[in-house]
Amino acid sequence: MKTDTLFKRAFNDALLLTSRLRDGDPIPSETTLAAELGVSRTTVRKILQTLTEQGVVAGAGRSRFARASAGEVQPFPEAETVPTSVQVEKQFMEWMLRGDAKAGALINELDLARQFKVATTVIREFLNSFQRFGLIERRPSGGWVLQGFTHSFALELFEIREMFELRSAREFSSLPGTSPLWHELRRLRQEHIELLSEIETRFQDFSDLDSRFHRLVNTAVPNRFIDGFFDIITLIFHYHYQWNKKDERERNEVAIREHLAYIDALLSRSRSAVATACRRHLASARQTLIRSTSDTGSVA
Amino acid sequence: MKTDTLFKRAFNDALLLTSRLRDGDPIPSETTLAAELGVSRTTVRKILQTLTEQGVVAGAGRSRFARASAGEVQPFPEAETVPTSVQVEKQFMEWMLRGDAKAGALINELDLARQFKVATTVIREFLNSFQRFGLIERRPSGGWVLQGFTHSFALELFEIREMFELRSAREFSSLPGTSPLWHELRRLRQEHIELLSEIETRFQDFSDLDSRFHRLVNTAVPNRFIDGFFDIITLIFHYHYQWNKKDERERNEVAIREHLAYIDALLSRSRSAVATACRRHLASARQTLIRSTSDTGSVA
DNA sequence: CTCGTGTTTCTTATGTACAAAAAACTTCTA
DNA sequence: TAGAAGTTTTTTGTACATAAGAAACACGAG
Repeated sequence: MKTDTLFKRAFNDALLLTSRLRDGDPIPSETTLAAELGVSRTTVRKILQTLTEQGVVAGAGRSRFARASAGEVQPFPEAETVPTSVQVEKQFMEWMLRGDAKAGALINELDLARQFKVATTVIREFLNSFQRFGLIERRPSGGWVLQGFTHSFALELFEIREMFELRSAREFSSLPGTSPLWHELRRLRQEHIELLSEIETRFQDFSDLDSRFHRLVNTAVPNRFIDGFFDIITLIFHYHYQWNKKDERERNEVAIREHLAYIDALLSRSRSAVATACRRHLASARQTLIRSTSDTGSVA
Repeated sequence: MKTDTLFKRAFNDALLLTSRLRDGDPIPSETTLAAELGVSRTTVRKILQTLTEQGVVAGAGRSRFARASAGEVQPFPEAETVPTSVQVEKQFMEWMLRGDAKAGALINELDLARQFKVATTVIREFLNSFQRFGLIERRPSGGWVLQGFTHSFALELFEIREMFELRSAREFSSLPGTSPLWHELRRLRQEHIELLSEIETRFQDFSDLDSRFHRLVNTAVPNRFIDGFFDIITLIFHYHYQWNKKDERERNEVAIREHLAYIDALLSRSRSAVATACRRHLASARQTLIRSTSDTGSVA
């Protein structure tokens, strides 16, 4: 049976919306709600029905209104609002990075399915779409081999990353002055400065900023293959940030300063300055990543 | 139910093997056969059993021997020996390139399943693994959008291809003189010359040679992401060669000459010469490909 | 006529079943 | 006792069923 994580997430979102209404306020139309919650009307109607059963919403058809008098309505637990695909990915990355599996090991679908408490179909679909990240490989005879988050994986990743990023940075610095991306860049620069000034407390916000910055650089002249590769970078860094907490504040502070130098180089539109700043930043990012790989596939 | 295309292909291969034996010759051991046919012993036993039923093989257990006296045994039809995944890929590429579907169109799994005469599971699995080629894209809400073999697809493809190939060519020309790859390269050079001399009749053999040559260049310093990208190139060219027969002989002749110049540049180990020859070849390959794209997704 | 809800139809996601093929284990024989 | 065949156990590929969610259609009120 298809999971209803979508409904549950949307329901929780809807609860937040209604909590802002006062008693007797009219409920927006189904179409409006659908747009606001980012789901279809079918799901909205299910939410409305549930909300009515719980007494948060009264009325029917075209005349529905909020009922603030109703007691506390429990939202669905956070865990039940996460799409299966995301849960599986998370569990898989954890399984791999925690060192439960060594590079070269065979992946057993049924095993994983049991371990992750999902049907084999889900694992199979996951492995298929996860293949593109280069961490696993299909065997000709069927089945999968774990490649793992190894030293060579990180090296190969960064070789491509440098190629792509240098290309995009070059394109970016050649953008006409009228391009709206310059404004975006200045705004990001400002965000970097702000983050730097509050680095002691907000250093964990860097992960997101990092991703947005590099994504912006790649927007100059889009290329679907570069975009696709970027997804790999994003995935790796996402989990890397979660698991490697060592010297996190220091690392992020260094990276922010490198970003600023890189941004200034872009703004100066000097090709050589851009290349230098870009290379410097990537070299240090690579160092960081490589330190947390190992050839047994586990986080050192 | 799982298909038995593997069995059928192996059975046909086994028929060929036994046809070379004379009456009364002993049949190799199951393990040997398994290795020769590239399948498991389980499949070999099934083949042996069938072969015995048909009278081509007599005896049992450790004493089996060929029976040339048996009448003609019909091999399974070619079509039944092709793995489902390959069939689906072929049909899908045809569907897309023939222009049955326009770029931006939604892909309907059930529809395709009916059209290709397979279960929806197969289509779903195919789409999932096919995503990496960049010709289709998953919608956030589920379902797939056809991106199609468009002009911009070809341009983006070649932008990356040039980056990768230049990088690999550079690495190749820096290989130590002792590397066995130089010998491989010289052998390929010879093959090119031979093909050129018989171009009138053998021009269709170029497709394979092309792929082998570029793959060799990329072998210098392997990178899994470049290898993965190469699969895309291979897929595109495979189908391109099949469908675009216009000026095929001329195009291939030009390409062979370009390859030879490129190979000679590599052998000369001059960086600038390599870059020039490589760029020239890629530029003409791009031209060829772009001419057969169109923004409606069909072959012009 | 337009926007909104009620209703129906289509499509996709996920669980389950079962045969093909691989792999592991056991037994036999030269 | 090593290698070969026999047997059993695992694992994967494919089909099919069903519920969630999206989309299309229908109808009514203002």
